[in-house]
Amino acid sequence: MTTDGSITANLTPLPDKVGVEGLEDKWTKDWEKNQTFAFQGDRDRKAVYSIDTPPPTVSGHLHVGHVFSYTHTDIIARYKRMRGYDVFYPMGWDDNGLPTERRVQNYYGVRVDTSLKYDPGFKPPFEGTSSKRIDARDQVPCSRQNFIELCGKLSAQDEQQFKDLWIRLGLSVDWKNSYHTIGERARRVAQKGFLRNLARGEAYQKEAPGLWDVTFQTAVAQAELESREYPGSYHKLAFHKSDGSGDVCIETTRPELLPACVALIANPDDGRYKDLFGTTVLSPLFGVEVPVLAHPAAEMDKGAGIAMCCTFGDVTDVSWWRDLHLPTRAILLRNGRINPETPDWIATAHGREVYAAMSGKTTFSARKVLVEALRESGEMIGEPQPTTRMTNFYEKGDKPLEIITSRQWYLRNGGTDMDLRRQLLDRGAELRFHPDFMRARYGNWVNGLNTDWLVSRQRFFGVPFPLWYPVKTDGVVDYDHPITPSEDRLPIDPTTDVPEGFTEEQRDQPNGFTAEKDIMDTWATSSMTPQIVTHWDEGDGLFEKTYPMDLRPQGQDIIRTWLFSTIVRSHLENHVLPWKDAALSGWILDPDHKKMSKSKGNVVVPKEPIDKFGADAVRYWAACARLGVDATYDTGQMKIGRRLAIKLLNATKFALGIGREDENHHVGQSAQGVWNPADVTEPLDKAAMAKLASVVRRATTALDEFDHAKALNLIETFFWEFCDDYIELVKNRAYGTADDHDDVPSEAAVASARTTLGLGLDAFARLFAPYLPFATEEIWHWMHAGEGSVHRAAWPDADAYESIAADASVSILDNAGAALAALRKVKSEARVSMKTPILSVTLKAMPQGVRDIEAAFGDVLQAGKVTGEARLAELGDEDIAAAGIEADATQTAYDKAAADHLVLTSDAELGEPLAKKKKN
RNA sequence: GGGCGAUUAGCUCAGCUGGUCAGAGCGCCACGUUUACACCGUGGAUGUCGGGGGUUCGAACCCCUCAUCGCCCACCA
Repeated sequence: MTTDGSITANLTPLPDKVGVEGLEDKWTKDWEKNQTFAFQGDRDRKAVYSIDTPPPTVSGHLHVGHVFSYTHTDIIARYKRMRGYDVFYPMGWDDNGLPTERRVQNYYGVRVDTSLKYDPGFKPPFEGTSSKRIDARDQVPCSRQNFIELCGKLSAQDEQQFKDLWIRLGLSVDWKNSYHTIGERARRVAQKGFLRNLARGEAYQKEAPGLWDVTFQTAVAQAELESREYPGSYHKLAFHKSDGSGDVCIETTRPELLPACVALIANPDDGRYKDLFGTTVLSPLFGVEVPVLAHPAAEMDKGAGIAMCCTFGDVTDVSWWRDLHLPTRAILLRNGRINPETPDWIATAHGREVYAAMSGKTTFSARKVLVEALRESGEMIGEPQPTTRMTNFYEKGDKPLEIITSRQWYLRNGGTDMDLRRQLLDRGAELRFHPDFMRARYGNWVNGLNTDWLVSRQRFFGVPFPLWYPVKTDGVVDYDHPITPSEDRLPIDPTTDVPEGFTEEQRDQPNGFTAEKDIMDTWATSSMTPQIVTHWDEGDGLFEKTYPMDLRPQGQDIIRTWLFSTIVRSHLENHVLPWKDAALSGWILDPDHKKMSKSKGNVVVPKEPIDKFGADAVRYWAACARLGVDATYDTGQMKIGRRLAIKLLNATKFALGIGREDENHHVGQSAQGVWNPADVTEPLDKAAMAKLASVVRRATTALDEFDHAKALNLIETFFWEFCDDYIELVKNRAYGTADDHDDVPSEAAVASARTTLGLGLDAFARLFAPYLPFATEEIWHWMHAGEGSVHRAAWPDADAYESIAADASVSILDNAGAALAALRKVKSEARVSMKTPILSVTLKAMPQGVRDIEAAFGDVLQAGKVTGEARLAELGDEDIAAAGIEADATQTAYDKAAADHLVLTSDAELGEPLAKKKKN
């Protein structure tokens, strides 16, 4: 659009019959060929809009939820592009972490062994040709580097599925900017980020009890916890007072931890146990002497009011153990089994016998052994009472977490440092959440942190810590003095790379070095996606043009992980918020309002609806849902989207087709090949432009506020009004004919209608472009062949339409439309064809309505096929009352307003219906 | 237990700072092959705005309270 609002147009042949089929294929190829969505990168930060796209888990399954949230992002990307931004819209693939590790293990029959060297000629035993699951024992060990290579190979296939879907859906991603979370750049950024954290003291290691998953045999972070209901039983056990004066009974759901008991704890104010504080008791079965102590965290109304503290049954035990300086008596191994070696603190023969019976067993089996022994000894009071309690699980695990002492790396995230916490809360306040109420989840989470971020995992596949440790002369590893590589070597794998100043022969030797074998939490990499995609610290200039980024779209379920951890990293590394806006999408619910998830088996594969309704239609369904609002999977909504796309094609074909035979009034081809705003002279046409200006203005505001659904609703509503009322009203005038009427419209009036139709449909192509990229591209090329893509065209400018409208009132369109509807109603109620002429009629409206209808009277009469006398009169009070509009004195202003667009007819006289064709 | 959100027509959902605020589409009923569209058009019917209080001239909207549903966090003796 030029500054005066004129729009050039080139005509191409129009199809006889339009349809949405085939558009996706056609335009996808065109966009690829012309690199329509390529990031240009030649302008400064202000002219760039950068998006931190969520990398989908490639080993996961596609479902319509993906389509939903990625469509929301794409709408914004396309909108910003039309607003003139150079849109930086990369795509990542998440192939780092446990899901991929498991998939690669099973697919190729391999597992990582960090003691192995990289073997360039390594061939996996399987290629996924066998459907048989490979037993873990038969998996062939390979080096981490070989595993990463296999992962890359397999991910490439999985990615292709996602990429195909994204392309089919019309995501305007720049495919040249894609990344892998296990790829070289991601590993380098994650390692560099960590080394910087380490240098600044933000990363530290600590030997401490922590939550541990016995299945995966790794520590897990607070952010990966999930509370689930878990069945258990209360066991009432009798401890014996050391002075022989009787028993103290406690209740526990973990009797198998009895050998790990280090104290009994009660509340200092609990009168029942006051006298016992400072004394000792002997544990049942094992006869281990433990103190009875007071601690305020003990709750009087829980269980017996006195608890046994074991090392470690739960996090409360840990805090008691720490606060009261209790000894450590761990009996649980990392694999979740009871240590086979009988601990030396169990002295009695009977105790050692019982322990021997439970040693080496899982906690579940050990509990059975112990309960039986307690029954026999009579030290269990009554039978176990079944109960259900909430227990912490690793989100990917199916056994309750245990607490195991281990050396782990932590990253400060405000969990222990209140000053940092405040800073991070401030960052949260600075970020614009869409919708805003999602902000509460951020604050909720940050305020609830109780530890720093545990970033080390005892897994094999992932980004390794870029660390070695010195081995002392006596062969002991000196963890306190980690050896780091220089940054220019990154990424490295310490299990195969050698630290500067050492040789490979010194690996694991006295006076040599040893590798840190742990890998980083997958979020330790994902938290740096902004730095990864913007080429942080690479010196190629991209970072300065794209960072801090503009938008982070993501799911609401990962606010505590991805969103929070990204803020942590950016805050620590770049001292800035990583993006201005965060857009949170809701869930997809199935038609029964259940959340769609693989485990529920109610997942819809996205290909189905796209095949059936078309990509534009599926996008329409997604676009109808606001951010943060759960949406029902609704094929009915997709049908409406499909209908909208078809309507858009038809309406445009019609408007462009009018006057094609007429050389002088070719729509879009005036002498200068433009739709010239000066040609819009008729009041009705100006009113349509006025309405368009208002819709553009409001839709633009809505999109600026990330309310794509509201913008769509505004555009769509006006589009249907434009079709049903405006086009119907001006149809005859645009044709320049007057079959049923004496007055042939003037050339100026014809040009006014045609120009308005052209300007209007041009505007709709642009307005719908972010939503229906395929249909709009199609019609765009009917109008603007050779001018490139609608997706690189300018977003409509409300001011330009407003100046075309000049002083015309929007209400002319409203009232002329209402008058046409009133005339249609006459025919509809008489059950005759809309073609039936009206011989005479009186139209009644409010005073403004009368003026408005008068301004478009010719069009109204033409469209209504009024051939005879038409009278225009003001509505009387009795008419208004008859229409059911109350005229209460105190509310006159508002009820009169309700009558503003009320148009009634009276004394209508219908002509002969045109001869009906006989039904065959 | 703490927090966030939702509850409007049979269905899916809009409804902004309290006054165009009882709305849209689907579905339903009736009519109509009209030179863009039968993948259609036109017209119509449909609601104690979850319940109960309160504030106000006026409440779907603000306040209190209860209920139901969903989610987040905490709850492991």
